[in-house]
Amino acid sequence: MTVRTRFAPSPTGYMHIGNLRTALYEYLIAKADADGKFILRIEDTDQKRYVEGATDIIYATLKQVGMNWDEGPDVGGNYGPYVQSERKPIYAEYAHKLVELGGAHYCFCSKAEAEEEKDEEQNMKFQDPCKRLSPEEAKKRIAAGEPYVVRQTINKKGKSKYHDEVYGDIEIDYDELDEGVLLKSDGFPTYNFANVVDDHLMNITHVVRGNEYISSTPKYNLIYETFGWTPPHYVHVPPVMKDAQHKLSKRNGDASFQDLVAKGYLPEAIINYIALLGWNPGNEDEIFSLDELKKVFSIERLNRSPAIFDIVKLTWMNGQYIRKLSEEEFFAHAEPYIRKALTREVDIRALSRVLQPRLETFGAIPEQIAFIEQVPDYSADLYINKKMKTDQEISRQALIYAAERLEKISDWTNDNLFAELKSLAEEKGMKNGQIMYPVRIALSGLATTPGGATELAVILGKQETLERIKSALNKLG
RNA sequence: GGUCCCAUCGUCUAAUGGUUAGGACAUCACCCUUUCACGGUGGUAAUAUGGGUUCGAGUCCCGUUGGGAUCACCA
Repeated sequence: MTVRTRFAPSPTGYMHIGNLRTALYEYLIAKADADGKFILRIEDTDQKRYVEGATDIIYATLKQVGMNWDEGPDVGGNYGPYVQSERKPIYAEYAHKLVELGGAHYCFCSKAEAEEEKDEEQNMKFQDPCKRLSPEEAKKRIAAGEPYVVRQTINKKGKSKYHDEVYGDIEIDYDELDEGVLLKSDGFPTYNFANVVDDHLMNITHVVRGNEYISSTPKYNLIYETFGWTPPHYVHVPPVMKDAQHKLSKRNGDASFQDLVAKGYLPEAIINYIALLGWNPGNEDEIFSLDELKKVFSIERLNRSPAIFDIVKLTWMNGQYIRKLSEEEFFAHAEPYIRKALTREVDIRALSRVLQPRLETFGAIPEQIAFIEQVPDYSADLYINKKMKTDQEISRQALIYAAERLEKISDWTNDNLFAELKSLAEEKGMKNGQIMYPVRIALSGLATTPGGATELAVILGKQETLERIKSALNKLG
């Protein structure tokens, strides 16, 4: 049997990391099978929560990370429609059928009435009086136009059992199960019904979802059973956490995929990182492309406990991906950030080369290169460096020598500048650092810079380099 | 509150019942170096807790503690 998985988001906002990870696992489970299919289904049965543009974000995100779906609203497929609001008649049909089969009943109670009767603290469940209505009576009231819902009927006693691929065997008493609403009074199904009907009709073989569904899964199995359908394999996964107590959530504005990309994280790095949040390959490898993940992923190595999202490790991993980029690719990514931060004309190719090995996110670029725009106010004490054996007087002398020498240079390349300054140090009987360090400070005004003295000089160009040395001499003068 | 689930360094995690409890991030030190990084080497750091079973328990069983989920006409 070919594996079929589905990613079934509800279009209620942006894609958060936990959501994307679920999609990734679904994708990988499907793609572990040569003919496996990954299906996209939009669960928009709650019109109140629908957010305009949310489906576009879902499409864009999946495309950006390369998780292409085989069937879905836009690409079609043999099991459509793939948007639940377009499947309304299907749910109604099956809901009425389920009533006939005894798996559900019509209920005329208002929401308030149902609410009133139960008490969570006292562990009292809603006892639906409508359960006792005869079919004829119920039909009569429906015909009379009375609003109703279809509510699940649970008469079974004892323990329900099912197997979960991650958590093992799960046992829950039927008494714990709620007779929930399956078809709302507006004619839309709830998740509890729609996902069962759709997963069956779409031939889904593996259902991957958050572990908050572990305890309601027996209810879904009851529906499968009543219809005589075979339930899918269940793969419940633990949540991705913000900290030890809280899940990552849309509501708190926690890290979304879009946010991370906007901050200069690469989609490949994000995918790689979240794959490892709750799964591991069984060896010590950590860097995986999506294609590599397809080869090594296995359900057996999925974890049972929640994982805290650690932006620091993601940042490190992003740095690894940045370093693997070709010079061209890196430049393409970095250029917009660089241009946005600079008005001055500089050699941005040279700047880009210097940036690549020391950047972890593209978002850090503006901060790193602000000195190019303008030398910050700095103390002359910066010229004192024990390790470089410099102080203000040595630095002043070094800058005078350097300015003289640089003035005469026309081949303004890093190799040449470095060679020239090195030989200058030799001539004057100074250490390399005694020339390089003061020049770097003069050009940047910073203790920490991307690149050394001559690299900065190349980026800034000859004229600006000489001007900065001159004003540094004024400061030391 | 009932029920279900979870528990190894700060974080992500590895460990057929037998390892000096391993790796990665972070952190610290050192090396490399014209700075900062990158890279390299090394260090600090964990089996929540109490019982059992066993020659032997991170691993199996029970209790305790802590955390999470669920009990919607949300998904």
